[in-house]
Amino acid sequence: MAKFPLETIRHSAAHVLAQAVLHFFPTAQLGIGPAIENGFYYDFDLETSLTDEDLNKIEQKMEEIIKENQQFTSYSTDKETANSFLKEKNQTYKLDLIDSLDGDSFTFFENGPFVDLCKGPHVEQTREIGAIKLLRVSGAYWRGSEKNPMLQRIYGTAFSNRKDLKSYLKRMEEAKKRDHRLLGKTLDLFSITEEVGGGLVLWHPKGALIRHLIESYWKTEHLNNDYDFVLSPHVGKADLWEKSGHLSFYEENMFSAIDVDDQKYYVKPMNCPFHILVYKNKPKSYRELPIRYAELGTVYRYERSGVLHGLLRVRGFTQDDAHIICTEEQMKEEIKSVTLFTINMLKAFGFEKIKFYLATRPDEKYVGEIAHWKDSEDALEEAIKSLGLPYEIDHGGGAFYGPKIDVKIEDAIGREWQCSTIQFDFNLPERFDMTYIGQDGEKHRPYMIHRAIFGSLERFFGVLVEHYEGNFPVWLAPTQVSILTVNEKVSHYAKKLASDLKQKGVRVDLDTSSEKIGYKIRKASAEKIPYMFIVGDKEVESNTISVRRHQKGDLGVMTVDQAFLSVLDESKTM
RNA sequence: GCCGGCGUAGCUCAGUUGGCAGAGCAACUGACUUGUAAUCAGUAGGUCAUUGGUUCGAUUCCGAUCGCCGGCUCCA
Repeated sequence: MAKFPLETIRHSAAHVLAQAVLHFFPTAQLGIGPAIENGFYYDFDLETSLTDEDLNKIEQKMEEIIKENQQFTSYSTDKETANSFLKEKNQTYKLDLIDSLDGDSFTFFENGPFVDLCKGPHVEQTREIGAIKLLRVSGAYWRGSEKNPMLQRIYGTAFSNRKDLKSYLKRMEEAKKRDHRLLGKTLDLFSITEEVGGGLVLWHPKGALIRHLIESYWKTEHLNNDYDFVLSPHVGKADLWEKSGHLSFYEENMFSAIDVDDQKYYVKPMNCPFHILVYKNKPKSYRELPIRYAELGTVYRYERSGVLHGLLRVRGFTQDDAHIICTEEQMKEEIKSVTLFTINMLKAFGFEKIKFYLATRPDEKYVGEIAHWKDSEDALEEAIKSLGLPYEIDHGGGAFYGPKIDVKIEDAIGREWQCSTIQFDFNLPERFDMTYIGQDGEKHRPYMIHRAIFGSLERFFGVLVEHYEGNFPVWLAPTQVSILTVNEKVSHYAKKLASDLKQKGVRVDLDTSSEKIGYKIRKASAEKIPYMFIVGDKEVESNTISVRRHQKGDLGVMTVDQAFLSVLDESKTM
């Protein structure tokens, strides 16, 4: 049992880092140095760029400081003393920091020759920091704003002992192997090439097949849950985007206009305006509500080049979009059922741990009436509560146009991803003057809920690849069974098996090449094919199959029926 | 977009005082007829990201551009 929480250890390590940096670069200006989720960082303003060698040197110096077992002590001063002390040290960023802090008492922590403005807490002696490792250096704006100068941020991690550090670094290595960009290449699922453009995905046959399976499942489930499909074009006139407000609030994220017959058209960054126009095409009665329009709508958004990241952040992607338009009375039930639907859908893909975050009305910029906000926030909260789901409230975290529930899923190695989102929209119904005729014969404004379960198919697919480490469950595997022959004499038997399996709807691959069985197994394993059916003379004679399951190994000899049943059983959704 | 790093064959990577460009895997051809994670031999494959400059000579040194990677900012 460690004496101090990791956070304290890491925060102390950040101080030691700053101390080591000042040792080599005495004129360095210090930014901030907090503990973060998996370690710590410290920002520095330096004249030269740090190299890997610098990092090594700094790390060694840190080790020395830790060994020296310096004592951490603290003292407080008033603002004036703090200011003059920092001025003397020429720490302009720290001065800026003090400037923005209230109160007149400032704590400094001191260890060895190093003093830093800091509210603590810290370990008592540097040796209690345990094991540290510097990971990388990168740029970071002072106070996170592009308008400020860019500092150099050194990231590191610290643990109370060497063993924990080692196992953390090992886990990082393991996580790297799951990287969907790497697996996308080795499993031949997709590519992104500069010849097309950054953030634009080419889906290869295997990836496209998996996506097809995801989409068909999605479509079936939506029909079962009383959604109506709509389809909308990829571009629309400027006036439409003017009316929706996208051109005033979202233009920097949109691709530039296209000129057609002297009219400006824009590629869609969202599907909502189209769905609203479907709704508005005819007057609606309260009897028709709720209306649920769903579309796998491909949108394009301009993203700054530096933020693109594999499938997780792209410029062209397909949202599994839906808009639920309902009356006030229907709102609660709709939220509840869409939440339940979302959970069931995510579970089908192996995501069992799901967290909900309710984001409420921002304090300042928002549209719509407070009463409506309150009602919808209540509806959201009640839905999560009534389903007995754990959730957190993000006060003021909603969009300007409505409150929302963000759903985060935890993958196989405990990382959280946000895909699903359920949001109210008070803005667009107003802008488009959406109405329905109520029982009283009067026009009423409906509630609109915008939701996506996968978020984007690209991102969801990327998360899925990492979650499964490319070992897709049988129902999603592009090839479900690979039939491997021991020698060429048994090709006929193997072919018969292949065509029988195909008949039953199994995606099967046949390897009758003149390679050794070991080579074929290695190849099928590398492709992460769930089932290997190995057949040789023995199997032909006894009308059996030697079954090998990916990641499990040899399952032994089975009758053909048994083997088929095993595959078919696992091929079912979920 | 900003800071830093990196761009050599389809893939993974060698290639330092600047002197004709290399390996393994994959592909193709042939031989081997194989029993649970790599049989052997051969063939083909590169404007060393692009583009300027320095030099007798540049994959190597310098600059610019493009792209990728790690972050910042932003986000489905």
